[in-house]
Amino acid sequence: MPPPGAPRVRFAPSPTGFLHVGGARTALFNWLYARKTGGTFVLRIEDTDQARSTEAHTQVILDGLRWLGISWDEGPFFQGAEVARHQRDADRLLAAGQAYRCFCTKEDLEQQRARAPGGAETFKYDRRCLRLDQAEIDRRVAAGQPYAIRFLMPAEEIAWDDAVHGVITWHGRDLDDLVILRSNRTPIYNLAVVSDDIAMGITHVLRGDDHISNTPKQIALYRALGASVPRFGHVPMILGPDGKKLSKRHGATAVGDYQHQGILPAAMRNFLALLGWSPGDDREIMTAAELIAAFSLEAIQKKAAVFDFTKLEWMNGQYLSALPAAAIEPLIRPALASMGVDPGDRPMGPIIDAVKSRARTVTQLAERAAVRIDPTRAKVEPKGIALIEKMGPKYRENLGHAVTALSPLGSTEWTADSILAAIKGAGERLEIKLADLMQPIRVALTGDTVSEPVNELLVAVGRTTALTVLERAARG
RNA sequence: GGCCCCAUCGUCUAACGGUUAGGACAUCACUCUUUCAAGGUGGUAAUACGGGUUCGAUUCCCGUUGGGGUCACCA
Repeated sequence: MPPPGAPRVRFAPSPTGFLHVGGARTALFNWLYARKTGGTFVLRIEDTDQARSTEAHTQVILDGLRWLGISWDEGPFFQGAEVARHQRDADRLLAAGQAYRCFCTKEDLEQQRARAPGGAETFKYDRRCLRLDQAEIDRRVAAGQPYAIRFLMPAEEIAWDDAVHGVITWHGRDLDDLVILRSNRTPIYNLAVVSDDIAMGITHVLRGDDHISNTPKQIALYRALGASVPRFGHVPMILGPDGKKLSKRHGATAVGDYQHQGILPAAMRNFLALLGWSPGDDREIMTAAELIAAFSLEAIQKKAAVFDFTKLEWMNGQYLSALPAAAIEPLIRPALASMGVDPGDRPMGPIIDAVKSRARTVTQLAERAAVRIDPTRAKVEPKGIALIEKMGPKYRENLGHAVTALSPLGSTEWTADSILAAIKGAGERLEIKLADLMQPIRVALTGDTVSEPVNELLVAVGRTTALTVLERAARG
């Protein structure tokens, strides 16, 4: 049981089909705050837009949160289930004179907007329906003319002490009389959110910066509804490398994308936590418990942050290297299977240990393990091609020397030590630089110029396979 | 355009009036390996600009510039 007076926070995504990294970070901050304060984290799905919302879309979001280890205490609740309350709240405001019937149709409004003197962007509803006399309103209602319910925005100052920005001040006169209930009696977002947050007893609303302009409208609604206003905190946006709001055209924006690219959930969570927040010291790699202990709203950055995928990969590599081979094996098994590589009963431990410190993603690690199991699937990387071109005929020639030096080793002598000795011996005898002997083997076996030490690579691949592949490569 | 928000290395950030402006990613060099990486060590690199306030401004105030968000019977 949370202590009395503990915060109640919520994450309220709309089910659009994927969990955006920005949304994931917002969820993470809410979760960290709830865990830090002993508060409650509520999950609510904003499915008011029935056309776009599906069960499957909701599932994707839940899966994404679970994957990141973000657990919720209540919910998921569905906004769509609460339209009766939304209507009641709208009707209450109407009865109290804090809202009014608007008979303008969508088409009317479009025309009014088009004729706005300063252009459509400056359009503000002119309250023509507010000026209708009661008899006229009664007549239209009696005639069954449809109407929306429009909130009467008070011309007063609306300010709040934002948890990340400090005091932000707006004026009601700059705000439009927003529609809160459509003519088909379904609620509009700003009403639904306020109504739900009141009903759920939400004390802190932590959400993206892009909601700042909704906040004064919502505060006005809280006041009209006679409810206490929660604490608001607006976390900065996440930008793409070009400084624009992160979107599809920047590549991967959904947490599912990163999952499929072989990012570990702990690394993703750690990285996201450090985007727009910092513990105040030099720590970077932090466990969930450490993040919770260090978290505070005050330390959230005001400035938008660029999503740096390279740093995410680096961080993922750190987590990968720290993981024992036994923990990595189940992660790469499915990837190997989908590549059609069957390790049989070969122990995977040594292969994983050989490649894990050099890999940055699970996918990369799986590919490199696969090549060690079956060298024929190695595809030559650009760096490998460069090396082959640079060495010219020497490439195959030296591979030939390597085969000659290695062939005499029997299967019991196929160890890292004796392989190294054999290659070194050949190098000295033929007066070839060791690197010129080693790198071709590396490229022939893996297609890449990066691997564990070559002698260990040869052991990992195994005598028979290694010699077969090398001979073939030497012949061209 | 109106309203609002923001401004420290290329990127993520630390410094809550006094620091040689710190760390991390990336980058460069060196170093280990008679092999590639990883690792280790070191280097390059920032307070947008202009005014104030102050003995002293990255830090407080104002302006300029630049960037961003938002202006629906979408969420």
